[in-house]
Amino acid sequence: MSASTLHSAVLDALGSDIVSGELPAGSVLTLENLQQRYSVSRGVARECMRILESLRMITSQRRTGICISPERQWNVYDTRVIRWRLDSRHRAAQLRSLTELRLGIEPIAAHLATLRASADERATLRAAAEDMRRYGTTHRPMRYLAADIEFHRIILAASGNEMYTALADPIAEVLRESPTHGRSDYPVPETIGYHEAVMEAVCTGDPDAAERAMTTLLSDVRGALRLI
Amino acid sequence: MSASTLHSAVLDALGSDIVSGELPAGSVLTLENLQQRYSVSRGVARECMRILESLRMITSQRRTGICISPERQWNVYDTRVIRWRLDSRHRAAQLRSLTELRLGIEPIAAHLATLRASADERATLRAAAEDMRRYGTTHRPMRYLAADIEFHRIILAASGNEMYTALADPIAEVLRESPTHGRSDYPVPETIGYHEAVMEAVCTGDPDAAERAMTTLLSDVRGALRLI
DNA sequence: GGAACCTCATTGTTCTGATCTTTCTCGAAG
DNA sequence: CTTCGAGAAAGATCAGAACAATGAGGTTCC
Repeated sequence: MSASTLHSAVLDALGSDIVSGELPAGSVLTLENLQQRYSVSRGVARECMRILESLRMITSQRRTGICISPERQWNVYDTRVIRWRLDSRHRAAQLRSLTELRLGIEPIAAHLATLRASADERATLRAAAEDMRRYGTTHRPMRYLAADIEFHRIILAASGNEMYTALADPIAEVLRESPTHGRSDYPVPETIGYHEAVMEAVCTGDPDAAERAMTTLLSDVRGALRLI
Repeated sequence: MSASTLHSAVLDALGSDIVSGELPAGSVLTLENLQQRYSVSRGVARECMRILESLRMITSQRRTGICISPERQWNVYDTRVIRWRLDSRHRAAQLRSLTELRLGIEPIAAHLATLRASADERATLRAAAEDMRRYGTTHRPMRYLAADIEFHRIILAASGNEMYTALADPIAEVLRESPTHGRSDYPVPETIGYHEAVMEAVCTGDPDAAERAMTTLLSDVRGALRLI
């Protein structure tokens, strides 16, 4: 992990330990504890503690010390928490959570994007769809994936809702994951057409069609829900 | 505002100033600046700075100082950011964003809840729906609202997806807001039936029906999308 | 004249040691 | 057994110092 500063390295180590379960909920530490564990000064230990507290992963109390909070309280939308979970044995669970989030988010994002996308965003969306067809039919999976990620990022950004837009990075992570699960026929041929349908609806200005097309696009993901 | 500790008071003041636009994106501060502005020591100023950095509301660089980041980079899922926005002139925008989020989230949450709710959660959901009818028909709006909030909280919790569950608090905030917009016939009579339909589908175990019922329940909210 | 290089002031980063405040524990008094 | 007070533990805050990166501005060399 990157560590331009000392505190970010300690934070990363500590966060990973908590997420991995090495420091389970209910564990109690002290600042002095952290200082020795990572050989840092009180100030650095305190800054890490404060950040984890701000992520609601720990609570700090006088006389008691630093207590690891149960997972249910964590700020699971923070990029670091997501990153730590993706880098731990909870990777599959985190990807599942994000996938379920996509199911709800992306159709409405497409709807909103249809209402609010700028001309520039519509053009970029069309370009991304064209790239998907180009690289999908010529079997260049990495470029196809990049176009796919770009496509979904634009939809989310064009939704005009900052809470939708903020999900672009973790959703990109999910997309990056899917090809590795080894479908032999990646990309699935119909997928390209579905993306084009979404793009056409957004460009035409038919929000309900865009929403329906996005739902269709996600239907295979949806089909897996029951199996979990 | 609450301020059990000094740093939380400073953090709150600073966060509010940034969200309100009093410190616009691009503004540059220094640590010494913060120390004097709030009459606190270096350590406290640093802890606040670190937390705001962790919310991606500021960046800290040597020689440059502390720079306010553009809104698009903020961690808009953090409860403090949401709180600051709700307490600022962006209140309406924040409520709109959350409402749009509900449109996507809640139908799938209902779907998932149908698949995953515990017997206890189903019973509590039924109780909440019954409370809604009881207090809705006897015109006790505060109790009706409490039951409504409880209803949606259970659906989100029962989804078994921590990212859905984490949205319970802000969504409760949206629900608390709606009656104040002064519908004379609050609660809307049909609403109770829609909630019951969701509850029945969840208890019966029909995920698609639950999803459809929740979508219907949100249809009036959806209708307002075009108007924005 | 311009581009590469050097110097230095500025500002965050880290460390240290001390003091204050809260809060739990334990023992003594009633 | 209950109540209350003294003490200890741990975080909270402050102050001062040394360190390190980095950008601005001047200098030197084509």
